[in-house]
Amino acid sequence: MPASDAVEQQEQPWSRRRLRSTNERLLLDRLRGLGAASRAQLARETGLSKPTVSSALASLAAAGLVHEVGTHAPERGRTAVLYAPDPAAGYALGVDIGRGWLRVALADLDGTLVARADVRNRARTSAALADLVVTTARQVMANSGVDPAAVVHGVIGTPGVYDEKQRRVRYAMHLPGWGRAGLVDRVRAELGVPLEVHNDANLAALGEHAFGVGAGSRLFAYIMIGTGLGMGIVSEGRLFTGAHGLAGEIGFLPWHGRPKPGRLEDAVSGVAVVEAAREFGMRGQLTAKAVFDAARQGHPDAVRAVGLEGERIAHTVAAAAAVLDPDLVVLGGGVGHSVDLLLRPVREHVRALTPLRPRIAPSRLGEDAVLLGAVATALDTARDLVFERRTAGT
Amino acid sequence: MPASDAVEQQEQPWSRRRLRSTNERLLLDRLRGLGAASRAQLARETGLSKPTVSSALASLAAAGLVHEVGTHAPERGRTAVLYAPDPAAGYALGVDIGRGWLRVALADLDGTLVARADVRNRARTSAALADLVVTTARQVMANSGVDPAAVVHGVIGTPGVYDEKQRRVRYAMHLPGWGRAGLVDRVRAELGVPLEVHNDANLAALGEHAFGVGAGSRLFAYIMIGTGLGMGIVSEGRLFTGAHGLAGEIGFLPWHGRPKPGRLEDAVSGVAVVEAAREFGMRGQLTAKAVFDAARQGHPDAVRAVGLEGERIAHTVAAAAAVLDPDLVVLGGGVGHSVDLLLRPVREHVRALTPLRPRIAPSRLGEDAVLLGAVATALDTARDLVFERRTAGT
DNA sequence: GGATAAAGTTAAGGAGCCTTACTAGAGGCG
DNA sequence: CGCCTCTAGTAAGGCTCCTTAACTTTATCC
Repeated sequence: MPASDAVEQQEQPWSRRRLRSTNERLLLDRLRGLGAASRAQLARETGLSKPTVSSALASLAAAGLVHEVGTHAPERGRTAVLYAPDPAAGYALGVDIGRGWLRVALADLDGTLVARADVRNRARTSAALADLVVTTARQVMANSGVDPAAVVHGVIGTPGVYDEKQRRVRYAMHLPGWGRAGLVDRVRAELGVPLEVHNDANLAALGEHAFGVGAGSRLFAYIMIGTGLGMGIVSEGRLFTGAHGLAGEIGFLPWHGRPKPGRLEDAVSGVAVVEAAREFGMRGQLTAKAVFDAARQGHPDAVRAVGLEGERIAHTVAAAAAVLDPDLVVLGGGVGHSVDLLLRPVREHVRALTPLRPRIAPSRLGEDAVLLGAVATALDTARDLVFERRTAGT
Repeated sequence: MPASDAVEQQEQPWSRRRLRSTNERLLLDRLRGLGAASRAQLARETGLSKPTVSSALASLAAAGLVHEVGTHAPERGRTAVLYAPDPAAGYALGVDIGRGWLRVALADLDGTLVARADVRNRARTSAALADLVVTTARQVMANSGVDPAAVVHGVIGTPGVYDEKQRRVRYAMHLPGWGRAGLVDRVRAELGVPLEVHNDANLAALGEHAFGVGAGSRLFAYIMIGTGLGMGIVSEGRLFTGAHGLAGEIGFLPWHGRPKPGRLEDAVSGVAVVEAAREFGMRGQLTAKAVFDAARQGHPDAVRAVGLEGERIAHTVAAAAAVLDPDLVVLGGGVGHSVDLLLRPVREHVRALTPLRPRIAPSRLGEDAVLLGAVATALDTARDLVFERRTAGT
């Protein structure tokens, strides 16, 4: 993990080589924030001297991480040569393995998507699913025209938690066979790309932080309500995982309400909406979407069911707020389409349940949150890797 | 805060001066971990060369942060000179302002307490309380024989949350008048020691992490049950504060149980135990302690009241576990004396409420948790400060 | 066209680290 | 007893990389 790497590196002594490398990294990061800048500007902003900036930038350019990108004429004086990070110095792969859809995207180091594919996930066996992931990813890489060797890192989002020791995904109840050991290793081997696996709710949270409504938040929680119930927590821009990677598994929250005590997951997920609607008197082939649509039309039983769902979500939000004190709670997942109906009742019930007032907002990325979160996470690592390898490569 | 300082410093460029300083810091920290070590040993452990270690250690010794402390004869070869951090290079002050007691302790940089005072807090006005803190702290410093100028930092623990902008403590309902603006500034001015103010449950958690049962935990929650209800969360050795410093304010958790829905704080705190016992039929002048004592004697109404309390605490633990995924939950505060009665029912109820299995343990520090947490926190900053000032001083 | 201002380069100097080679001291062994 | 070995610590020299200061280049303004 990048985080632990950083900690280890801090424990290492600071020889001159590290000093140079750190300064190059500082310049590269600053350049990413600024987009493009001249050497003089970088010298002013970083506090480094102009000669140092010149030489460090030259070595970054020699490694292909940075290139001239134009000029800028100041009010008066010599025109400046602008430098910017080279987005093509590496690529990152993001994969969202959902129950209904498999999504794959490839992004350059700037975070711009260069290729993407969304295919229905009809796989019924673990082997079929692994194959589908491999072929789709290969197709995306081929479509992009990017050299596969330039794809330096990938992140897969999936329900459940990846167990490094057993080399398998656990608790992924809604994906048949996906829990088998060694599957991820197989995908990694066939693609030839280093892969990490993360929980989908966590990635969705990171996605909203990087590209969506969570930008700038100190601490926010992304609540993913759909087939299951999950929460991702992003604190100071980094994922809060808990001691065993199970933080935010709010499906396990105790639930003392109607219709019966039990686990919150059973009371909030999509199935529960259907159950509630049926209990209130609705008939026929029901899906969560159908109930929400009916409520939007004013069907009284559906409205009651949606109201109950809002109350339950509010309970979740209130519990998370009391423990975590977020400044923002994002509602996403399968209910994303129905946030228009839920937002007001959730806000009202939260107000009644707790004096804490986190901002409650709908997901901005919708269905893409997990995929974009995977891309963002892969990008983080890819940027590190590309920098680390700048000397080793050729 | 030290954390934000560290982040800012990482943004600064790495000139040689910083390099030297970082290496000196590395040596000092390693020395603290080892207790005492020779120059050759430090060179091996840090990866620095022997001459570098010698020169850095010499400059640390010149600054008074480190001194020779003995010799060590290896199996064969020249005897080594051992160096160790000088504990007297600075002192840290910890203060626990509780409803019943005011506790003050002074520790050297090794973390050894050199003086301490516990006095009853009978102050009924804010001015009286501020005076009591000042006089008690002065007395402790005098008793220790330490030069007041050597006390480089202090931390005060109190119920509620300190608001930096308004310069006052908020939500401290159980301390009359303590919420007035400027009180802390007054104490700081009269003592001449830089002071931070933190929530008592948070400090207790840090105390258990530094000196108690939380040592080595990746993520643990300290639940403080007494006059109020609070929780401190320590993640990777650092406090998890939330977006507004209100993380762990589990008094705000919604509570759907008997006797009536409402806030958890009202259902779990000491008062609630008395209320429950009275409802179950107990008579007379009751305190929480009296109820627990009666239960220990086998009084049936008291046993039922304690059982209910256990159930409520279990609810708290289960909620915290589902959101945070801690590997350890510590029970402390006023109920510390009664953990023998509560531990088993809490564990059993948690088992029934959630599949998550955090270790549940009683506080090891008991009444001293807040005070020791304040000392530990002040020590962290004091060590930084002493190091920063090593060149400026004299 | 000269003054001014900003970007960028060159040259000199210095801080700090490492390597190598040495001295210092302690014990083992013939 | 003298020599060898092993470890601690010091000294000298060299290397890397940063900074300062002066200088060149290129633009605008008057």
